Amino acid sequence: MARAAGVSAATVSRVFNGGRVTAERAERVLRSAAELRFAPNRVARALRMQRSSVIGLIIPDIENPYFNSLARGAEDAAQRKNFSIVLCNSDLNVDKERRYLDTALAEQMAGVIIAAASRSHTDLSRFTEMPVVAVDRRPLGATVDAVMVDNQHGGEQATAHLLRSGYRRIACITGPEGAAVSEERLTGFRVVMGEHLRELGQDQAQLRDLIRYADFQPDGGRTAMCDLLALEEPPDAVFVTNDLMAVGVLEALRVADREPPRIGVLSFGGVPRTSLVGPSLSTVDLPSYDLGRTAVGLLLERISGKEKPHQTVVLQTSLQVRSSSVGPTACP
Amino acid sequence: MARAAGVSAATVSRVFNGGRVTAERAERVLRSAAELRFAPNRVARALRMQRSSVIGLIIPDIENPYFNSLARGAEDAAQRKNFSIVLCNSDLNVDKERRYLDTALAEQMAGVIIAAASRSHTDLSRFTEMPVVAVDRRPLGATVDAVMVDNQHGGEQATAHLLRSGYRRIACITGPEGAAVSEERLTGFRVVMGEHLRELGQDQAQLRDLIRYADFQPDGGRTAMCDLLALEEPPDAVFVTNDLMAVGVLEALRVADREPPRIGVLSFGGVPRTSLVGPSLSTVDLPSYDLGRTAVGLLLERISGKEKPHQTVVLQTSLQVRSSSVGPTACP
DNA sequence: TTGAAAGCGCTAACAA
DNA sequence: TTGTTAGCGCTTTCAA
Repeated sequence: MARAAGVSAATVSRVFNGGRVTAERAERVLRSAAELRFAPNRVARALRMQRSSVIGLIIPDIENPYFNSLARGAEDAAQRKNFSIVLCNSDLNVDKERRYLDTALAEQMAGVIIAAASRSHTDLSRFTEMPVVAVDRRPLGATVDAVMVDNQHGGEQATAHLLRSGYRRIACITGPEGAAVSEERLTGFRVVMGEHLRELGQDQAQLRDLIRYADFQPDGGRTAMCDLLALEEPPDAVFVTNDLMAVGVLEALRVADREPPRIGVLSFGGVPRTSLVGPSLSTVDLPSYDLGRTAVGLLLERISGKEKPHQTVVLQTSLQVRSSSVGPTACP
Repeated sequence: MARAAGVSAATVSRVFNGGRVTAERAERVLRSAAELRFAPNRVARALRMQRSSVIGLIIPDIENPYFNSLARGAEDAAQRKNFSIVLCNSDLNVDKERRYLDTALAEQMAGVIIAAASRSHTDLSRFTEMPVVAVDRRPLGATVDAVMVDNQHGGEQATAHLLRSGYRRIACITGPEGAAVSEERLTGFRVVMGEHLRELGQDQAQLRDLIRYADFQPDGGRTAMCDLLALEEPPDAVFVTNDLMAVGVLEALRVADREPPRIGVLSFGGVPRTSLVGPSLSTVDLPSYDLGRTAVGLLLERISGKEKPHQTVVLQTSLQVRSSSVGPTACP
C-alpha cells in the first residue's frame, strides 16, 4: 500500500491518524487506498498500541429491553468515535461474567462497561490498567467510574404525581427486600408520603400497612395487589416499582373490576413494552439509552488518558403521565 | 514469562497450543504462568496467525427471544472450542449491518455468522477469504454455508396435528405475502389440507377462503381472527404462523367467547414467552438454539481449512402439543 | 514534513 | 524435544 502510493508506511499511518501530511501526498494516499480497497489492519494497530479499539459491554440480560436500550446508547456513542462495542450477556452468572472479563483482558480491549451480575461477587480487582465503567449497579469495593439511575428521585416523582392527581391512600408494591433498586425506589415513596402525612398531621404508621414486598415478577405483583384490595381500607392508588409487576397488578385490578384510573397505577419502566392491553400505563421512565451513552463518554475520557478522580454520574428518571393515573374522579 | 520459566518463547507457545513438550517442562511453564497470572496475548496471536479467535454474529433483533436463543447456542458451541462470539445487532438496517461486516474484516475475525437484514441488499461479496455462514435466511446470490429452518415441514406438522385432533375446518393466519418464512409455512398448510380435501373428494377452492395474510403483529392477528369468525361458516381451528399474531388471535377468541380448545389454536414459536394468560398454547417450536450451535460447527470446519462444497443444513421444527389444540370436543 | 528503523508478542520454519 | 530466528502490519521515535 505504501509502495503503491509512493510514500512510506509512516506517512500512510499519519494520513489515517490525523498526523501532519501535505495535502498533495495525503490525497495520493487516499486515492491508492480507495483503489486497493485498503483498510488499516486493526489487529496490528492494537498490538503496536497495546490497546484495541473495542469496548466490552457486559450486561446481565440481553433480552431485557432496558439493557437493550442501554446497549444501543453505548453503541451509537462508540461508533461516533470509531470504537466498536462487543456485547456480552452474562446471564446474571458470575462465572460466565468472569470469562468475559478474562477475554477483555486477553484481547486488550480499550475498556469495559459492566452492569455487574453480582454486587459482591463480581471481581474487578484485575482491572488496574484497563479502564472500567460500572453502569446501573456499582460493584462493591471497586473504585471505578459509574453511571447510575436516581431511583429514589424516581420514587419521589411517582408518588408526588399520584398525590397531585388527587389520590390520597397510596400503596407501594416494591421488589425484594434488600435489593438496591427496590429499596431506593421505596425510599422515594416513603419520603414523599411521610412529608404528606406530616403536613396533614396524620399518623405515619399507616404508611407501613400500604407497603408490599414482592419479587419483580407479574405473579408477585398480582398477589400483592389482591392482598391490598382485601384491606379494610384499600388504597386508591398504587406505585409499582417495575413494569413486570405492573402487568400482574393490572390483571388483579381487571378481575376486581377496579381498573385504572379509578385506582391509580404508576410503574417504573421506560422502554416501550409491546401493547399492554387495557388503559395506557403511566410510568417513571429509566434513562436507559443515556446510561449507555454516558458510560461510553466516561470510558473514552479514561482511555484517552485523562487523570482525574473517579466519578459517579447519576441520571434522572422522567415521569410519563398516561391514562392510568389521571385521578380517581376522572372517570366516574 | 519464557525467562521466568527458564524456557524459550516457542516452548511457552507450544504448551498453550498443544505442541509436543516434555511433561516436566510443561509443568514448569504452567506454574510460572499461574504465578505471574500470565495469559497469552490474543492480539499478537491474531496478528501472527492472520486470524483472530473471534466470531462475529450478526442478527437483526437482539430483543427477539428467537435470535437470543440462537446466540446462546452459538456462544456455547464457540466457547467449547476457545472461540468467542461478538454479538452485533443490525436492527434490520442494511447500513448498520455493513458497518459490522467492515469491522469483521478489519478485525480479521475468524468468521462471520449472519442472519441477514435483507435477502437482496446484504452484500457478502467481499468475503472471499473469511468464511461466512448464513443462518435463518440465505442472502440471495451468495454462495455460503447455511443453516435453515424447515418451515414448510413445520406448517405440515401443525396442520396434520390439528386434523388428527379432530378439527375439520382449519384456517391459516400467516405473515406478509411474499415473505419467505410465512410463504413456506403456508405452503406446508396448503399441502396437507389439499391432500386432506382431495381424499374427502371436496372442493380445493374452499381452502382459499380460510387463508388470511397479516403482518406478524398481535393486532394483525386479532383483525384476521375477527374476520374469520365473521364468516358464514367460521373455522373450528386456526394455524397461526407466528406467536406474536397468536397473542392477538387469543384475545379475539376470548372476546368472542370461543376460547381454545373449542376453536383449536396452534402457532409457530418455540421460545418460552413469559406467561401468556389463558390456556397454554400448542406450538411448532423452532430449533433456535441448535441453529446457533450448528452454524458455529459449520464455520469452525471452514476455519480449520476444510475444502468441501458449500452446504445447507436444514433443521427440523418440533411439535409441542399443549391444551389449545386438544380437540373440538375435549371441553364440551 | 518525511522516511528509516525498531519493536509490540506471538507462531512457524528450521536447525540443533 | 527444544531453541533460534524471522516476520505478521502497524505506530513511534529519531534524524534528515
